[in-house]
Amino acid sequence: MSIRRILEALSSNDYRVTWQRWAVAAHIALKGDQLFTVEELYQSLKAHYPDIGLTTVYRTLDLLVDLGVITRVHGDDGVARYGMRVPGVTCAVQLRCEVCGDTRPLEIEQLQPLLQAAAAEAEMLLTSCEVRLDGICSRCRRERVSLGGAAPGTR
Amino acid sequence: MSIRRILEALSSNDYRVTWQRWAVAAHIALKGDQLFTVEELYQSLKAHYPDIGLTTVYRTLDLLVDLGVITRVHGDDGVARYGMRVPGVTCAVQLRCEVCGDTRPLEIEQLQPLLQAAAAEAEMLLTSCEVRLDGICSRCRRERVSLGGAAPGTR
DNA sequence: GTTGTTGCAAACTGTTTGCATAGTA
DNA sequence: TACTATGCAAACAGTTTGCAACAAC
Repeated sequence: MSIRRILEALSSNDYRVTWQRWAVAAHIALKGDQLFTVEELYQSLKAHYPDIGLTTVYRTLDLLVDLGVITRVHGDDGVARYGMRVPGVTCAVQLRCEVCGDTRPLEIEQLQPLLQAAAAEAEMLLTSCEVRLDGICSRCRRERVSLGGAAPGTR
Repeated sequence: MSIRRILEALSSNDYRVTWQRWAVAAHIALKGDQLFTVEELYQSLKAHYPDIGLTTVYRTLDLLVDLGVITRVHGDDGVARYGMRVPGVTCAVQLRCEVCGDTRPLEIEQLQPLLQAAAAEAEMLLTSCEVRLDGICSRCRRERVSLGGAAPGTR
């Protein structure tokens, strides 16, 4: 269960487990694989713990993001959404140059929660994902291709 | 060249081409495939057109997003970033259930600019991309698998 | 007892809106 | 001319911060 993972992440990093943090952890776990806004979490928390403060929720979520147990994305509306980070699901991004064929892995921080949210919306429980980006790397662009289009600085 | 595409999108949709909109279009084109914040664009605009207003920049960008010529993403900081939408590059997302094998396409609005930004940061000129999401669809979950983990509503 | 944590209120930042003025088609 | 677009200032929403009171270890 995920609430334990959160609490362990806290205590094993020498953070104190207050009842507020416990409550936040519990309610995050309740959300399952669903993303939630701070306001949503705060409302559902306040229903059970009227004394909890909004600031604490913000701070706890920040902390958990730093600890790597949850992730943060910003939706179209610019509002932050959080969700449990599923450890099993990794989004492997492959960056491949279609000229020289050079392929290398790439880390995109925001990608996993975005895909996870999209999958959740389609009622799909995500287990793995794979992204392949094809393009032309800088070296090949310099060596072979004249860029075309607008050249910044040309005005 | 992209500035023409922007201006045509405006006039063909019965929007007036003011000098402000022209200026915004020109400076968007200058940014190339780079994402930019409103503030960045505004600063570079103000250098050439001191009389332009921040509100107008916001409104023009909103308009261009609606018209589909540029896209908006929100970075880690929650600040909106805009960029030309490259018409040739489409991000095909395939959603596949690994139990029943059912595969269907999925549209993820925010995905393209995100990948494009990541590619740009790696100095890669993106030409195409492909995303495959594997998971378990809702039907298969109901029929075969007992969910495991936290069941929302169980408390 | 010490040090980290909380909650309030106030500050902040990016974005949106109301309204009178100016400019386009 | 008719009606859209602009710019200012003020409102707004989400998030962050300072600080005194409090609680975990």
